[in-house]
Amino acid sequence: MGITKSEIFTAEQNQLATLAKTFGHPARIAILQHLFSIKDCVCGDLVEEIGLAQATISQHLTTLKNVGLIKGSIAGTRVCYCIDTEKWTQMKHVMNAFLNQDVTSNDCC
Amino acid sequence: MGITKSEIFTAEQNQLATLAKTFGHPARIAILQHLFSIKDCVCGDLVEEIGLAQATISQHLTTLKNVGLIKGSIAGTRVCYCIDTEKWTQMKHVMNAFLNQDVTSNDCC
DNA sequence: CTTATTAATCGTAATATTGCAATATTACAA
DNA sequence: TTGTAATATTGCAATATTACGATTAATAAG
Repeated sequence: MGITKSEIFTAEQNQLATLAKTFGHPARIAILQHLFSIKDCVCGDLVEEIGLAQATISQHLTTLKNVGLIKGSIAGTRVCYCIDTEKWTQMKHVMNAFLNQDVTSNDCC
Repeated sequence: MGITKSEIFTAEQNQLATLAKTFGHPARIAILQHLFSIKDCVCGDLVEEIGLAQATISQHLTTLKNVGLIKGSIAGTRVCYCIDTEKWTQMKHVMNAFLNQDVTSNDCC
């Protein structure tokens, strides 16, 4: 039905899924990589940088802002965005705890 | 339009997004966690374990199999699934390279 | 004040995802 | 062979996501 049955899963499982879903689009990956690479704010040149329409970029920025991974500040006509380093570190711990699980097994399959 | 413009992004960006998208549903997180916790194959009890219909679980298993994170083997009427440890390790490196980037910045926002 | 610039929001179209019932398939057992 | 059990596939309905043009809101520039 397109609707996820979040209520049958744990808070941890839903949190992991939500975070992962945020990274589940190449445009959002590209935006984050750009923010990392310039080690500074991005004020407005994301549209040409990524190559999607302004409205689409704005939508992806909102998605990233909603999970808290980036924050923005108004600077005149422009809006500047950067990584929320504190939130990023928190997120990293949650993801790493899941990804770096001990993978040793009986290798039965 | 619901269709991602993959062609304007790098292979790395698309790979990261595809991997992340796989983790972007709590049912798939739950399946993987279960496989980790028993450190063995799961042969058939996932439907009651997770709480979704058989058809739905099968669909999520197919998704996980398609990215290669799990592998299955037929055992009579049953199908046994387990983590593909080699693929998991590969995936982990790709994700970690992205997640563990140096987050220091000018903190301008 | 008027105009230009920038970004958010709205509306809409197209595609994707989720979930399940029904059905098909496969393997085993009697 | 026939019946049963387990899983996959199909078909469909409902919701979500992606993308973009048009509009709006806010500020800056003249």
